[in-house]
Amino acid sequence: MFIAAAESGSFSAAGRTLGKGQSAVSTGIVNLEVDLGFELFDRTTRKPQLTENGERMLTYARAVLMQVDNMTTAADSIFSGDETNVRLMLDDALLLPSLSQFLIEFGERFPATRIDLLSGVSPDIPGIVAQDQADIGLMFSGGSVQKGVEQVFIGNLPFVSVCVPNHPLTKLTEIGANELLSHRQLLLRSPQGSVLAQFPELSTQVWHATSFHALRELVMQGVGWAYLPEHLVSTAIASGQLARLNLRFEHKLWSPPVECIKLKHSRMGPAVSWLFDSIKNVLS
Amino acid sequence: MFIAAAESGSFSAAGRTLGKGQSAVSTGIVNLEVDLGFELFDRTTRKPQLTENGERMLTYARAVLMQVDNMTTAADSIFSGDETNVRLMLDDALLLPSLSQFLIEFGERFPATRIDLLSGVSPDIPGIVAQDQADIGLMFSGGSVQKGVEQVFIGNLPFVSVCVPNHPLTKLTEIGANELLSHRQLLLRSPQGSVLAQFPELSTQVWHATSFHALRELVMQGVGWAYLPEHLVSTAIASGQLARLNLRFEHKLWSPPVECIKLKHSRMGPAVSWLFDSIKNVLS
DNA sequence: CCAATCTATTGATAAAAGCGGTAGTAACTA
DNA sequence: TAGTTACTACCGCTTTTATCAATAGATTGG
Repeated sequence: MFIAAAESGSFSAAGRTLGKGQSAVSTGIVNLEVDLGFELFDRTTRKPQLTENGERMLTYARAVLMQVDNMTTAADSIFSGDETNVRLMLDDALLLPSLSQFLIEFGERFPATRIDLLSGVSPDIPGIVAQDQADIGLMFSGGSVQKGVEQVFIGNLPFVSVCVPNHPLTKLTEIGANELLSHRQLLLRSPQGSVLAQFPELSTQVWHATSFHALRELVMQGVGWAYLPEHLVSTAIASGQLARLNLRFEHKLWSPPVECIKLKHSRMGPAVSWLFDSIKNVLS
Repeated sequence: MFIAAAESGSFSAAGRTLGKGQSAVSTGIVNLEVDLGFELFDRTTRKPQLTENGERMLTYARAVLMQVDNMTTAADSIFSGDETNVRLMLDDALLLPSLSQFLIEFGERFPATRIDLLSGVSPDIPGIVAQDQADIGLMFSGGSVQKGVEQVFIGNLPFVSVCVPNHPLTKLTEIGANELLSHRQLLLRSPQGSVLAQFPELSTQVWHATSFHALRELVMQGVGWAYLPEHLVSTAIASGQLARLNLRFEHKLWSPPVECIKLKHSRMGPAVSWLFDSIKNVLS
């Protein structure tokens, strides 16, 4: 009532918006003033005017109402069966800006559902999902197909080849396999040591790291060149910290397929369903 | 009731702490559960056990209650006549860590009172306070005494002379006035251009800046040496970014007196009174 | 000066909150 | 195993609160 009266500027109007009579608002405000010990409105004018103290209390009242609102929306969310939390496991390289946007939207749609974001390398993810340690997996497609896991192809993640701007390779106008051979390539591998089939070696000198972020740091230090997801290096390229290589041969290879997975036959709650469907659009 | 029941683990105990009967708590919780649409407590055991959903709602309920608590404490504060805001003007160099502590304590004692922190140079402050544009002033004592303003001496702020570690002055074991003469001194002056009496020139080459922070930056860039408040340079000295000069002569000069001022005969509310009294201890 | 639109107040009424008591049940104790 | 204790749910009754409709007085704008 206090907030409605302050916003409409009149007790009668507040009553109308609240579906109550004018007298209810009037007595309500008076009672609140008695409780607080000071006047909220100045009644000397036709329309009640917030006093300075009323102005101060209004912000507190709004804060209370906002918390109550949070509570009821959370209750609605719980009532409609939203999960307590959703466990999303993804390859480090797939935390795209568009995915973050989906997660923000998720937070608004499912205010009472927490997200656990697990990161790892692609080959590990199907196993984690199969063991029900994550609800959804997002990863680069590997050769193997895990049993009991449902896979959905959602697109290709564009990769680019990069090195530091003063690297010898940047001097060439066109680069073929021969040129690459003689310069150090930085390549991803799994923490267990296995090399990933999606990312073939093209140089005689290959160093490995277990995350794309680590690879990017090494490239930026001038250690070598690498194929990296475009979104991880686009700002560095724009600011001149990295340079893109002009490759001659087939590019399609370097937009590896990405897929989204979940446990087959699992009963999905509304939150997991929404997230699973949304993630399908993360590359489009 | 929900929170009390969750914390005590029993509806009866909750009723006792709330000064209500057991039946009131029981029906209250049931009504809440009906409103929310799901059960908060599992009643199969002797003592009601929070369900998972109840656990989730409890955090929201606590948040609501906390906001209500904020509102009522603010109301109490307003009721007991606390000011809407307190305007504290101080010399940039006097924002000491101990002052920040007092301000934090102020925020707890007077939750509904805002603080406006105005910064300026010492000579301007008496005028601002005299014109009632600030409630309290904290500054280095100047020669002139402003009419209608009450001054309280509260202590001396220790100053030290500093320069960069590789400065020629650091090579000397003891420095007298003659040595200082030939090196550039960085000195404070007011924005209006007047030199401040408290900080005398000791070198033939003097550059000025209008804030101690600017002076410190210049010293750290190796522009010259300066007398600066100890608390502004103590961490830089400890980390080796600045070096302290070993002066031979009188040091007392370099702990300028600090005073706290307010308008004479002004009716002070509880917040201004408390802050004025607290600030007196800022240098002890 | 009038019409419209406020607010405060009053008496009546419906809704709610709460109390005391009771019955049924789970956990503990001897 | 039986008795005791402490707990919850439910019921009827009472008190308190919330709200309304109606009314009187006040302010504003044309």
